[in-house]
Amino acid sequence: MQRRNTIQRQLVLSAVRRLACHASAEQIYEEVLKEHPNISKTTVYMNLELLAEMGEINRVETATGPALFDHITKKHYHIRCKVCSRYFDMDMDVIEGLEKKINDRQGFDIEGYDIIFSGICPACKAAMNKKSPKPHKP
Amino acid sequence: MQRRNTIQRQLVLSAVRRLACHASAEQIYEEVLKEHPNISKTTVYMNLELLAEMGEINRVETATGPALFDHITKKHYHIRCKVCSRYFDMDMDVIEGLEKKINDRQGFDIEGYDIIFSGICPACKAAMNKKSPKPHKP
DNA sequence: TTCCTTATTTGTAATTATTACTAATAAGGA
DNA sequence: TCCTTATTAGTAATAATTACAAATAAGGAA
Repeated sequence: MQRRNTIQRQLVLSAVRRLACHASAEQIYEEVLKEHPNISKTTVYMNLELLAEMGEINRVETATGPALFDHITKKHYHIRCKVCSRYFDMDMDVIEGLEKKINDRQGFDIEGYDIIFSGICPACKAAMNKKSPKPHKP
Repeated sequence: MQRRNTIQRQLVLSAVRRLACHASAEQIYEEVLKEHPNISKTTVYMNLELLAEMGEINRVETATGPALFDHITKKHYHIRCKVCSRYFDMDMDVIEGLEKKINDRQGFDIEGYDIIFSGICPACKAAMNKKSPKPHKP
């Protein structure tokens, strides 16, 4: 299936790069709207999907809340704050040779993996220490 | 907050154990219905949440589709099939000392992590090799 | 350049999964 | 037995995404 270079796809890609964070489809949609006021939300979803598949952007696997998209395509891990539910990049080297630890004898074709840490972010920790738990909300 | 031992909570727990698989709240609800025909879906959701928090069951972090619940509470990893979207247990030893690899200087309190592999399951692979892609659907 | 195929877009409706809310119920201690 | 309040049931609302169909437009062919 040939791929066409549409203005919408370009705008979605540059919005993800401009936001330079873990952005949801909704946020990216809002961002693109500024330049292209009648883009459809469906188009944004569709292009995020395609761009991730093409390797132009990175989809962050989120267990709760909306899927997040990331301009950094270099492999890295994430941590989710249990209090505010935000996702952060993890400061950690990529584990080399993880696939060698797999004993699988069932015959899976393994293509990749993600590691998601969970914990409490510095901001929420500080808020909790003040004994007035006011976690930072997204 | 004191915890009460309700029949509904017992039934949800035993349903998760009986199903002995990665079951969704919906599936667990259906299972409990057989014994307790007027349990509310809200109750099932609420108890799955509580039981996971209590460590009686395990919540599998899923990026797509419904949350899944697992009777196995021993730490283990999962793999998601990109074709049929099902989750499987990964045959692999738990990585020791993963937290030592973390360089974090921002001050996260890290409580745990999950690894989710992605790939193609044996059933889908076989279906694709027959040149008639009929992936097993959940 | 014009035409043609079909990938893509739009906009709306539907769906899926979960949570919010409230009144009724019942667990378990006093 | 009574009382407090955790829990339940049932319904409505929400959030995130997908399905669908008709209109549009990218880019290769003529």
